[in-house]
Amino acid sequence: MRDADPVPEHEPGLTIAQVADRTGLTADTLRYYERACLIERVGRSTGNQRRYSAADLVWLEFLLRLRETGMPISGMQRYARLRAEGDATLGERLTLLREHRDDLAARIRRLRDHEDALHDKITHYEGLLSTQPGTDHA
Amino acid sequence: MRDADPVPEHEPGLTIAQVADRTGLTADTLRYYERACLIERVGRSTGNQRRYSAADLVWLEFLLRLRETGMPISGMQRYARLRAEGDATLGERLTLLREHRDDLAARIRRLRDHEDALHDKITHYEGLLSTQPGTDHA
DNA sequence: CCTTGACCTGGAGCGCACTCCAAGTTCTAG
DNA sequence: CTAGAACTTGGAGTGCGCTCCAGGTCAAGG
Repeated sequence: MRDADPVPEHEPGLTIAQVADRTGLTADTLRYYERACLIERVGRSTGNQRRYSAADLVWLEFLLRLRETGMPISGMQRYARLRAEGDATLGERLTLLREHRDDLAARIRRLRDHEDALHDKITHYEGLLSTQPGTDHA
Repeated sequence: MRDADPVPEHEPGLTIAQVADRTGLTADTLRYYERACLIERVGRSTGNQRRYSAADLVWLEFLLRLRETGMPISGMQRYARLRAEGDATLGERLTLLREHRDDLAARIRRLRDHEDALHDKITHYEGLLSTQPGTDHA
């Protein structure tokens, strides 16, 4: 009686270079993320080389989303730890996610204000330039 | 016949601590910004202590806007250098500003996509939790 | 006079998120 | 079987943006 194998041998998975290609991360960063426990230990080939499963890829893409929205490594570590603990932590993860989304929404609002202010300044400069278009030495 | 003094003696200006208070930067960061040529050399009191003018404050606030919108120090240095060169560089500064604004707009769009995706994931989690609300050991 | 506290300078140190390296192993094409 | 590319590990190094520190100056209060 075997356990249900999530990554059966007939599905070898992707090498680290292939995953680097698909995610835009470097192989070094992928190894770093594994060391930092952002991803659980990735499966290995018989020769001890990493073989990433489709599930690994999905998780990596989620991590990248967290990263691009400004979550620090430590925050992703907390989330990853909860995830590793299973369904019992769904509520906690939901809380983290909501906090992060609210944070993000606030940041986006601030950025939009800044965008408007930059736009105004640009318009002001354009006005200056059309009146006195540079040191015109013609 | 005196030069038009931009910071006359009867307007002593703000101390570094006061500027730190108003901007949210630390005194150390304000000195660092001056060393990095993000701000031109600030006026000094007779005892060689910094006295910030109103114009310094306006410029600092603009720098903070650039910083909060993701411009690195090196980018702010480029902008500050052009500004120091005077009106002849208005066109160049305008170009930098437009590039930065466009960049920012693109980043905001990406963030909004991420926000939507997070929202969807949150909704999904909420569905899971309402069906099976945690390991209910009642 | 002396103390206290805010300020000055140049330079060292820090936390973050990678990024690179050396030395050794494994995979694959010919 | 062999060459060389790709991979492994632990650990050191990097760039950014501050942040802290030592040792000194200056102004005000008691």
